[in-house]
Amino acid sequence: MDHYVYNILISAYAKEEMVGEVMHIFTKMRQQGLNPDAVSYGTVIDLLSRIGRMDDAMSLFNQMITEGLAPGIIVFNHLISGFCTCGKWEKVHELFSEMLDCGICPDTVFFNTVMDRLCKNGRVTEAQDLFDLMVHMGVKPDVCTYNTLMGGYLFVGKMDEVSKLLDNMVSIGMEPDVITYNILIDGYSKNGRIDDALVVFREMLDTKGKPSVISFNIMIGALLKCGRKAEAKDLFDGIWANGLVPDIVTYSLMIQKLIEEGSLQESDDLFVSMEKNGCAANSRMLNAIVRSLLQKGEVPRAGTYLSKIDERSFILEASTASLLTALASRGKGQEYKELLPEKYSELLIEA
DNA sequence: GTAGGGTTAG
Repeated sequence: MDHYVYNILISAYAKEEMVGEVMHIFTKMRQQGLNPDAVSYGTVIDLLSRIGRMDDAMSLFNQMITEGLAPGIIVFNHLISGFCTCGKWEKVHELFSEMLDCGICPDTVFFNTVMDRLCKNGRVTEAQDLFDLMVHMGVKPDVCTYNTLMGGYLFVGKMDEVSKLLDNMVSIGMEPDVITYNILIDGYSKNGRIDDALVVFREMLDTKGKPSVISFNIMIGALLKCGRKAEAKDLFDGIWANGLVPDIVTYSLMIQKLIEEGSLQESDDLFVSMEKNGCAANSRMLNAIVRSLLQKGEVPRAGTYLSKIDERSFILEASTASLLTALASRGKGQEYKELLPEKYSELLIEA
């Protein structure tokens, strides 16, 4: 086995966030007399940064330098991304200086990464400053850059800036992509402009190339949220005609709505047809279903879905568990005990 | 021949 094979393995496990496996392979390659190369290090550092283990990521960074490997822009970007996500901005500045000292210039991905984290924290003004800086430095913004910045302006409701950026991007010959439209649809909806969102969505259907299932999910979710269920249902039914299939988010949205309005048989049927269509429920979805059912007081039905969480060895999320505990504190613990899987009876013991 | 950034559920 050579580096290539090990790196493919590491990256496959890293994608699934299987940290134990990744570290095992990383150690094993060394035992086989093959020292990890810059790509091996880069992949592991990316994984550790993504899951917030910045101390471990930094150890590996220092270790690779000790071993005479020079970290490139990609490794710096992974670390910077991790520190941005956990809000350690002083570390971001530190690494940025270190990067410059090493003679490495920030690239488009660097700017996009930092701008995105700023935007998600509502700091769009600083993101705009970085945008101006990157242009000044001659680093070319790409579609991602524009999408990120538009998302930032949408997040804080600065709609006129969004239109300006859209015009600007078109005027320099840059084509908005599916994600641009998805960001616009989502942003318009969340700013109470759902009919503008619908206009963009319909343009996508008619002229501007294909929506993705995510476009449908965003539009369906927005319509359901403001009580326009019939239109949402029409979109749901139209997914297949666009050569797409609903995914777990689509089904989650529709099923949750059915539970909310009390159409429990229909929601069960949709769940069954979802899994028959090869879309398996995940932990997040099952937890959400259980919570909705408990909130509607549908305890036996909640029990059915709780069993599925068990069977599949998923985790009962804290918010789900606390709803069960709330049943007990309302004095209903004893009454519901027989209706729920045995495993959960301790949550129903009255305090 | 391998590693990075932007969109949807809460």
